[in-house]
Amino acid sequence: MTLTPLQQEFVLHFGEMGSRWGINRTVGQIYALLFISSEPLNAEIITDALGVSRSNVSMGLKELQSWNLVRLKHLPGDRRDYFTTPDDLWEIVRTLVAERKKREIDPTLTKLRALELQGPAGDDYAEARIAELREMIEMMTSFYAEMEKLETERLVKLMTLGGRIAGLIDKAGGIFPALTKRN
Amino acid sequence: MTLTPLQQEFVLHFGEMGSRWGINRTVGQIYALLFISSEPLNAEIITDALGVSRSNVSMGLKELQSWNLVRLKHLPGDRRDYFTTPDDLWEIVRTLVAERKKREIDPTLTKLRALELQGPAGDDYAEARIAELREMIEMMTSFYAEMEKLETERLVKLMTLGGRIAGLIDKAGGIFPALTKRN
DNA sequence: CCTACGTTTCAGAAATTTCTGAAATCACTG
DNA sequence: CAGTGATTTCAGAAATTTCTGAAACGTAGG
Repeated sequence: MTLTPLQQEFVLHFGEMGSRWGINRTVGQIYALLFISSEPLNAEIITDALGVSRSNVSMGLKELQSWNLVRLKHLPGDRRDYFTTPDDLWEIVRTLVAERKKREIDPTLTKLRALELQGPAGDDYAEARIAELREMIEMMTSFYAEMEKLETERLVKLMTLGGRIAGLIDKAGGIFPALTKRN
Repeated sequence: MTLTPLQQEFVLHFGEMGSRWGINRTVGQIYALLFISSEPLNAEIITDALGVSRSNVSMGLKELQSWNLVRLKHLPGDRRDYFTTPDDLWEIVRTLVAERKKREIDPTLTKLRALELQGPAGDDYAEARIAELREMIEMMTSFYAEMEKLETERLVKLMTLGGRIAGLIDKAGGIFPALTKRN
């Protein structure tokens, strides 16, 4: 398969961004290719569209599967594996956020809790700082859990509220007293 | 400087996580060390606390500065540079999110816009997908811009609303009709 | 239970990133 | 404006990650 210039550029961009996103170039390219392809693709097609080795594609697909970012499909009368990305972008974003949280946040939260359990270590500042960090992460993860539960429609509505968000928060019956100052 | 076991573990953990967070081990360790130190530290102290080369510390500090994650301080009568992390965790999180957005999202948004400007490329599906992706990123970044404006108190209040969030969204005068279904 | 087709594994090669020590640069002080 | 102490730069070394080709593995059909 030969890529159109548009596909080519898109795929190469995702490859370059890969390193910033914590995946390697090939994985980024494979994902990009699947993302802009209307039909499911098999490893063979991907290999020759990207010009990388077959085994590299195999490993890349495996990694994408471990991220839950691709869906495996089977075409009738063809025993090769075909892959796609979900049609729904929101689903993709949800998955991405969930996986990043799992890899980048959860291990640290676990670690912080373990450090606290080890008990006083005679370093009040460090202990306080660790406790504070853990509390912040807990607050953010429980907020994330709430957002995660929201239906896409509500999420969209929240995201498009614009400047009305502040007022809305204030209106919510409050644990906290009225706010008037900025930042 | 010798680290206490608690500091030691904390620092090593951040070093290991570094690769998942898009920074290298030394940068992670330097940051962790500054984070749990009550007093500002200079490069010399960091070097010997971490057991890495002086130049590595210099580069790490430079990188942390490029991320706006550390503050430079000068002690009277001492011309060495001392570094700290902000006391306010919220400030740290804000910086982190802003920088990651800048590095991980903005370049892609720019790229997607450029691809669209290149005009029809005879690949309707890819074009539609790219447009859709750009729109989603735009929605999320403008939402982010709103959140960014919120004072910390309001942010905390929002994050601690728990299950009341959905109701609150619904109460906001609505572009969208009533929601009853789940996800 | 072969055969043909497809996928995965894996050891080494290639590429990239990180780290170091030495030299260069900078800037304050006397 | 020389001397000293601090910091940065940079080329090569070391470590790590990515990629490849060959071999192993799995499985459906004959």
